[in-house]
Amino acid sequence: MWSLEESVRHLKQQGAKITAQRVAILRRLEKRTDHPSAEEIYQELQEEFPTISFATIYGTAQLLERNNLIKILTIDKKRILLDPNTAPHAHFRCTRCGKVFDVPSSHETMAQLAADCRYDVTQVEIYMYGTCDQCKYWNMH
Amino acid sequence: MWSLEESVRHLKQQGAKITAQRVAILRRLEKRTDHPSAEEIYQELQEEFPTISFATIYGTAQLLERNNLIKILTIDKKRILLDPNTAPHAHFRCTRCGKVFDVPSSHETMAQLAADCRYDVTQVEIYMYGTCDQCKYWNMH
DNA sequence: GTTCTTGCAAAGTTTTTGCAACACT
DNA sequence: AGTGTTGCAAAAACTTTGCAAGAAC
Repeated sequence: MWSLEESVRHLKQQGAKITAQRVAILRRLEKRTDHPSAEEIYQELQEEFPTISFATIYGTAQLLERNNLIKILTIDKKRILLDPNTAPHAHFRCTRCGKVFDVPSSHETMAQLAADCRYDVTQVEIYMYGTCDQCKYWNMH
Repeated sequence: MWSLEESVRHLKQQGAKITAQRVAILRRLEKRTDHPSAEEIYQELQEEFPTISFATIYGTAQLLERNNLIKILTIDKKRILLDPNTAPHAHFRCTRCGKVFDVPSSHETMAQLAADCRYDVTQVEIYMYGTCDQCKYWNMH
């Protein structure tokens, strides 16, 4: 997982400008284990950046994805989710409450999937769906 | 892979009504190996059903998914795609041309992923991204 | 000074919803 | 007859775009 300094260095090296907005977004993503939507990032930055726009959030998300600093997940039909953890792992989404969880999945398994594919694979996403512990509990009681 | 008769029988048994529109959609999906979007189904049915609406397409897609007759893929960030093949397999999407291909992936591999997951998994989707043969060719020439 | 980025507003897309008319069983 | 479905239009939701003003280098 990258640190703020690393990511800034990387972006700078690619010719991107380091703006206060980008740093703020990076800071929000740094060391985070959940999977915020654009809306969530927008809300969280309201205090610090009352005028920040979705154009900036989405634009920055794409910049970060191009630079392999985040992944953009499509596990949710309604919106994209940002994942600051670019190390290989799977995801689970509860179809009842919508929460998304990381699922440790071996690097080898994911590499094998790519190797067994007859196309040139640059990215593998594993999405699993079902009911989370909490929702299972509510269902039973 | 289901046949039209099987799917109709199944839907009937679940209390769903068999309308001409539903049959037309099922017929379009039957024995199909690509992954049409709602828009594509809509266009293809224009001749047969000039007044069919997206409400019907989307509603039927959800009905079919609930009854395990299709899967709704989120491999494309912009739109959902319908997959009439509910047998376990992975998907590959070319990030250059956008085409989506089936990738044979062992039933065991996918079952293992679900088994290794600490949550109750009812569905596993594997999405891979990269460049397809044709686009690779154009890139080189 | 040049080039890139931001924020705004508007537009673009896809998907959903409410409801009266209609069709299936 | 009763209940579920359709089509329409409008709305909702998410994401992108154009562009002038501003910030980074």
